[in-house]
Amino acid sequence: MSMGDRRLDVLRAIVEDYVLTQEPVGSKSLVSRHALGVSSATIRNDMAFLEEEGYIRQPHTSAGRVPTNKGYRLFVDRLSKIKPLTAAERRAVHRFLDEAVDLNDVVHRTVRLLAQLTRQVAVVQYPSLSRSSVRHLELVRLAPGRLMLVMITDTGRVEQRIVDFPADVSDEDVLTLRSLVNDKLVGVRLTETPMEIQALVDESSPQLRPAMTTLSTVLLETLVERGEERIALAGTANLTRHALDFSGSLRPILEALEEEVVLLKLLGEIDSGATLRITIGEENDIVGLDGTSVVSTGYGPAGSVVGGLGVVGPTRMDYPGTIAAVRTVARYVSEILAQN
Amino acid sequence: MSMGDRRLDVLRAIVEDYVLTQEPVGSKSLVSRHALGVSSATIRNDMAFLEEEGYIRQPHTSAGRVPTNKGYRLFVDRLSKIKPLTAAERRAVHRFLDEAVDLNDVVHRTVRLLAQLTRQVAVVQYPSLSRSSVRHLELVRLAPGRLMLVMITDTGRVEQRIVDFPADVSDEDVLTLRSLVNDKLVGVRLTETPMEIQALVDESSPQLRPAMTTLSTVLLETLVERGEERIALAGTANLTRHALDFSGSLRPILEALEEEVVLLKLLGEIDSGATLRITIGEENDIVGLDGTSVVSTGYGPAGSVVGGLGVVGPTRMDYPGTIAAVRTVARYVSEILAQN
DNA sequence: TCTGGCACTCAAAGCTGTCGAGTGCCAAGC
DNA sequence: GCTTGGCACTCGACAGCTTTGAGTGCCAGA
Repeated sequence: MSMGDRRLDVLRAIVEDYVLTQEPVGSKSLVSRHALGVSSATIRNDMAFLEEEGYIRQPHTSAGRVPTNKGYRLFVDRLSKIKPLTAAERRAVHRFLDEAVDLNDVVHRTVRLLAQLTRQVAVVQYPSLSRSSVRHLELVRLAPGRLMLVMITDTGRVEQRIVDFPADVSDEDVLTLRSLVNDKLVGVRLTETPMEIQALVDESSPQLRPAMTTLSTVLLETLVERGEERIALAGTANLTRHALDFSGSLRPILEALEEEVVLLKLLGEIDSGATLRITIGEENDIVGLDGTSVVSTGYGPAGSVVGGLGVVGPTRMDYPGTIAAVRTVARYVSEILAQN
Repeated sequence: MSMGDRRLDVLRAIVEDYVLTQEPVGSKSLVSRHALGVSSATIRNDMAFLEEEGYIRQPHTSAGRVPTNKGYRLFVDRLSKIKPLTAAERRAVHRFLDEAVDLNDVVHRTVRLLAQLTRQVAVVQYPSLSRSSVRHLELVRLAPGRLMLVMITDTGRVEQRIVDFPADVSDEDVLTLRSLVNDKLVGVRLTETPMEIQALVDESSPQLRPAMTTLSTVLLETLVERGEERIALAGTANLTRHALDFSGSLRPILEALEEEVVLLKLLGEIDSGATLRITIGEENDIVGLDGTSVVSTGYGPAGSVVGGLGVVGPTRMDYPGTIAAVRTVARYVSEILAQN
């Protein structure tokens, strides 16, 4: 006996009903809500089969069936129908994001929008420095021997860092340093700056050498080693909607969401491109985050990928709706970034 | 019959026990845990009095007593004994904050530290722009007719904004604009920039007038109107420790904590100075945040106040411990800011 | 003013029985 | 050979009941 079409239909119906009602679904109610064309007894047989194959399970005898992670996986891979955003929703996306005035604003608005659309927790990574290149470096003198280094990237990020020099640096030297580093580094991918920075030190005049050495150390630290990824988060209040799904306690989830490293891992490897990624339950192997699914994708101007964004929710989530929202928002954010 | 010393002792004991055990405290257990020198019957009389005066109440007949907000108020105002941080905790504060490399880092570390020390939700406001003055303004050309304006304040904040000009601006003009705005605005309190900005426009040469007008609009918008306050938050997971206190649902609290405006209101008016503020229950009149108390204070270098920081928790919180933590952290952050 | 004693109250916890949604299995039907 | 209606069975949820025990208020006596 094999997996016929009807059985797939049954699985789809189970997932859809369960996501909607949050209650185990039984054979009778399934028949009454979906035009499956067969009786509940037949459905029961199908359900027995699906259970044997590991797609659904019974929380306890004499309860309805609930999809397993394997069941959700099959659902998202083969069964779910695309559920595009309504026109009103799409208009809202555009209107809301169009008002953004700078990168911070874009990210901030995006994450809130995503949380609102999906009624779940939204996560947006700022454009990754490793995916950006230098657009401008600025040195501002704060005090004798102390400068502030400001870096602007092509993705719109602005990073700053205080640099303490062993000896004072004259205004003139500041100007020289600035033009030297700008000449050398502007347009360079951040991942490729280390050798350029080394060259800067090597080529600098004996007089400027000490200052340039200090500066280069900080440049390396800030731009490369520190791997400064930033993340915005919104919609944690939505977790309470599904408190029951999380075996009662939100603690582990809230804790995980406060860890930048965990969030980055959740969003997944940027390198996997602009494709949409879905992890279900333990597929993300983060303790405390079994029981959650993640729908994420990359975004970036003109087909490139500079960062990730996504949604975190209970495994029992409305996958088609979430997928549509994530995809639409990512696309539009990419467009906006392309304009800048 | 009046409020004698013993009755105050009884109230103090009730608050302390309740905070510790999270359960209504009865006369017997009170006598057994504290050396009050009288019998439980006497305590019962005292409790009856305290209840009549509104300091404590019974959740239901035949249950122990629980402090009311009025009771907590009396406790924090007159009864609580200072409970300084342990030496180890103080060392941890210093060590952890000393490693910060810039303002973002300071704020980030502070908020996490505070959350960890108090095991509650911590909130830290970035130095308020309205309390800062301009240290440097930078104009960077991104594209024809499009500049990025970067502002650095004396408090270490760096704000940026994209400016679109109707016509292109030559490199030379960019330099002129930059020195004009810097000459006029550096050192000026942000609250006082509007007239200076107006003067800039009035005094500018006919040739530069259009560009300067555009620039001044954005300056006004960014620096003044937008009132760009930033806030860092940490420790939301700690809310789950007290889920029961919040009538079961964390929703309203999580929602409130996502609203910047609400957080700012919670931290209180900066103008009230560096004194420690405590609001108990409905004293902060924010819907959904009755049931929470806030301990907050201002911070800033050299006795000034540039921002606020604090802790949000259930009314039934360890006030003495929280107060000590907030005060210590605020002091040390202020010191660090003074160094920069 | 304090104390011990006593009757009273009531939430929490445990126990029982009923209800009903859901199941598996089977013999009959298409 | 799949599908179907029927039937006995299971078991969580719920409501109602009792018991338990911590806690109270009041009172008479020290």
